[in-house]
This record gives sequence, structure tokens and C-alpha cells, in this order.
Amino acid sequence: MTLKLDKVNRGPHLSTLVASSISREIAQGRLKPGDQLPTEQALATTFGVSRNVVREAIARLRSEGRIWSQQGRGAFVADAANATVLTIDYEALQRADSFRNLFELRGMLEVQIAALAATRRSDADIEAMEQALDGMRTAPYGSVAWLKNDLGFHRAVAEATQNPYMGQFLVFVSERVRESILAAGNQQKSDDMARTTLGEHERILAAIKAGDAKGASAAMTRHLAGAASRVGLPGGEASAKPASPARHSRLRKAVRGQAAG
Amino acid sequence: MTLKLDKVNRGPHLSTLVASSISREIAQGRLKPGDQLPTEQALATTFGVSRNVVREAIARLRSEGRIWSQQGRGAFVADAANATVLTIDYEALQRADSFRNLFELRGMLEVQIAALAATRRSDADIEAMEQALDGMRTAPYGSVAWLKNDLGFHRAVAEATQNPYMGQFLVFVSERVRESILAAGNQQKSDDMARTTLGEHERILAAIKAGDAKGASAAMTRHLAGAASRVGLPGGEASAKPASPARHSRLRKAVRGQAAG
DNA sequence: AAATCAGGGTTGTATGATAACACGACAAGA
DNA sequence: TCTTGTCGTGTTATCATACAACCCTGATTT
Repeated sequence: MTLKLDKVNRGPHLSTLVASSISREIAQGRLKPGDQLPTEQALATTFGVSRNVVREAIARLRSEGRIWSQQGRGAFVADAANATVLTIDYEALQRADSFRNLFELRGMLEVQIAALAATRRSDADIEAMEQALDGMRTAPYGSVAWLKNDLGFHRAVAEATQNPYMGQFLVFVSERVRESILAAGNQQKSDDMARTTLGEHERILAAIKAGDAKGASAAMTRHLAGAASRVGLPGGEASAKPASPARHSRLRKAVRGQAAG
Repeated sequence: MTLKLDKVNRGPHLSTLVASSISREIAQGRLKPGDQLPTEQALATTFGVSRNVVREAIARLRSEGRIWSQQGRGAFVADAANATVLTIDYEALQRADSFRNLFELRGMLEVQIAALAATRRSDADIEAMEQALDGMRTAPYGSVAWLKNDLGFHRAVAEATQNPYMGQFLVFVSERVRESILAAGNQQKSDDMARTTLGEHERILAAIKAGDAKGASAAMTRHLAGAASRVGLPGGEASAKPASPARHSRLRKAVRGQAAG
């Protein structure tokens, strides 16, 4: 019984609504960097909520680097470049083009990471990869345990680069991709797929073990092409067409205005 | 006499301390996913603050996806995978190794992005790049305007991939790198450097314009090697000058404003 | 046995009050 | 005139309390 409950309860919290509202004002340019926000009291009355709610919203925006505040002065809009967090809008991932774009980004990271891992891996890294592969062999394809070990393998590869940011970024992107796949929920499973996928991973591991950077990235490329087709994306990688026509070129703001909603 | 007064220890907000404390408990495994947090009242008394402060901290953690809460039940630690934001600790960037790692990640992104841009760029993208280059030509090396156009060039390249996430990620990483460089603040400037840097950019643009993916990534690789040596990283042909310890002079103040929260 | 209801516990929100701080105005002293 | 100290106002930061909404459990009723 696959009860498919919708994941994000779009926060019933008032503070979430207030934060989104202010965020939108910033994203759409009605509040420019350096501008002073209305006082908490004013915001509270205009939104019709208590000052406490406004404070929670501001605390949130502050933690995201969107605004900064100082006791006795007020709250101000921070420079857009100062955003200390990178967020990916969950809603956007439901759109096919966004998903494809994110998948492409993941692929770019993975391929490079595989090559780097091949030149820097330690024995412990190799062992971690083999352990993850073992976990995949004993778990049914597509099960939670399988997915966990799948991600674990890729994380182990990323950690083999000895660069913590690689793993951090890759896991972040991969998780968004995975969520999106689960949300779509239309992948069919078969033992054949399990064997194929496992084989792709094994080839990656073999190349990394051998210290073959070129081979590792090639194997990873093949793996990603396979993964793409398994989730219903047009498989090719190098000659992939632009995910979205040249519309984006003039819309830099669209990229920056992250969670406008 | 430059008297160096350390900024008064204007401690971060209490809610920040509480949030960090809880965050640390989660990161270090003392609070595992699924665990229920103490009640707000309990947290308030143990931390010696009001419940309001605890609520602001929780609002922040909730927005980061680290915990979730439900009215009438309590607050619970979320799965690590559910983190909706990617953050880079500013303090960590002051360490030379972290900086080097982030620079490496940026390089990986840039090189791939350049190749992709060469195959997908539109006329508008090319124009944006040329405009940024013009801006660099007329601004003094290292000035704010120069840096702005420098970043603008790289962003234009990223947007030429027609994949918005490329720009989003690259800009995020680049901004962290830039902040870190400014914090170190001991790069010497010269007209020679300006010419060199400009030349590197021009070669990148030429390759992208020609649709030469290989040439574009090669040019970008050379540019990054040059940039690395210019900021004192052992990356290209330059002597390995040890990364200078961060002297928090001016930036600290600026960052303090943003991070206070 | 099942449905209903009461009670306590927890989070969500509102309200008022106080402390800490920034900033300008203004007067006192040189 | 210039400096300095003081004060008043406005804002954020924090505290304290109260109530509403909600979940869970267990007893009560049907």
C-alpha cells in the first residue's frame, strides 16, 4: 500500500508566510539592498500578526543572509550576493525542465568527481565503496536500503576526492534529484535493472581502484546515461539539447530570486 | 598609528547560540533523526533563556530543514537528507585548506561550464560576456567595479549553458571564494596582472564564441591556474606563497552584519 | 467493542513590559 | 567655535504570561 502523502505541508506557520512575503518583496525588487525594513511593530500590524511572528520570520531571513539587523537601528536588506545559503525550490523540481537541469548539474559533478577520486582515493575510500556495493547487492532494487547504499556509494566516491565540499554539494544535489524522482514515482523496477545498475557501479569502482581517472569518468558517464534513461530522461549526455531554449539568457533575476514562490 | 580595535564582542543573538547548540547536537549524533527534542519550555530553562528565543532558534532550524515540528506533538529531528539548504561556514573559509578545496570545486564547475557554454551559447549570451569584458577594461584592476564585471563575465558564461542551476551554484561558490580572498586582503595589484587576466578572459570568450568546447575548457583551466597563483595558491606556475592568516579588518565588520543571526 | 469525551501536555500565537542600543538634539564648558 | 556630556526618542532584543489549537491517552459512555 503506497499511500502517497504529499511531502511538504506548506508551512501553516504564520512566520513562514511572513518570511515568504518579505522574501518576495526583496526578490521582486520592491525592497532593494540597503533598504530599511519597516519596524517590527509596523510589519506586525500590516500583516495582522503579533510581533513575535514577525520576529521569527526575520530570524529566518537573517539566517539565510537575506537581511541583517542591529539592535536599536532596524533591519536592512542585505546584498544579494551575501546570501549564505543555497536553496533549491522544491516546487520547481516538479517541472520537467528543472529536473533535467538539475540532473545535468549532478552529472557534471559526478563525472569530474569520479576522475578526481581515481587519483586520490585511499584504501579506506575503496572499502567504503565496496561496502556500499555489497549493501546494494543484498537489497531489492529500488528499496529504501538500496537507495541508501546507492547514495552511499556516490558519497564515498565524492569523499575519495579528499575534498569535503565535493561530497557536500553532490549529496545536496543528489538528494534533490532523488526527491524529485520519488515524487514522480513512475519508475518501473526489474531485476534486469538491478543487474545493469550494479554493473555500472562496479565498473566505476574498478576504474577508481586502478587509479584510471579517464576510465572512471567514462564509467560514470555511462552510469549517468543509464540512470537518465531509467528515470525517463532522454539518455544522451554529450549532445544533449539545451534543456530550455534561450529564454533564460536575459533573465538573470529569475535565477537569483530563489524562493519567491 | 593604526590602532586596531577589535570589534566589541557584540555577541550574536541568543537565538543564534541556541540554534547552533541544537545544530551541534544533531551534527554530533547526540540527537538522531526521528528523535524528539525537549519541549520548548524545557529548552528555555536549560539554556536559561525565554521560550521566545527558543522559538526563534527552532524557526530557523525548521527553515533549514533540520527539524520539523507539529502543533500539539513536539519537534523532531529530520532526516539529514531533508536539509533544504546548503550552507558554507564562513569561519571555515579562513582556513587555507578549506579555501583551497572550495577553489577546486569552483574550478571543476567553471571548466565544465565553459565547455557546455561553448555548445549552447546564444547571441545574447555572447553580448553579455563582451559587455562584462568592456567593464573590466575600463575599471582599475581589483576595484569593486572590476570585481563586479569579473563575476558578471563568469555568470554570463554559466548562463550560456541555458541551465539556471549552473549559474546559481557557480555564483554561490564564487561569492564564497571572493569573500575569502577579500578577507585575506593581501593581494598585490599591478597593471600587468590586469592585462594578463583580461587576456585570459578574452581567450575564453573567443573559444566560446567559436563553439569550441575543448578550447573553452582549456582556456578556463589556464585562467583558473592564473587566478590561483594570483591569490597565492599553489596551482599554476607561481611560487607557493603560504596563505596568509586572515586579518579581520574591514570584512569582519561587514560579515558580522550579515552573519549576525 | 466502538465511539465519545475529558484531561493534560505541547506547540502556535497574542500581548505587554523591560533592557540594550543607536542616533540626533541640545545645553554646558573650554 | 569646538568639544563633551546628557537626554529623549525610536528600534531591536529579550522576557514573561496568557490563551488558542492541537495531539495523545485513557476513562466513560453507548
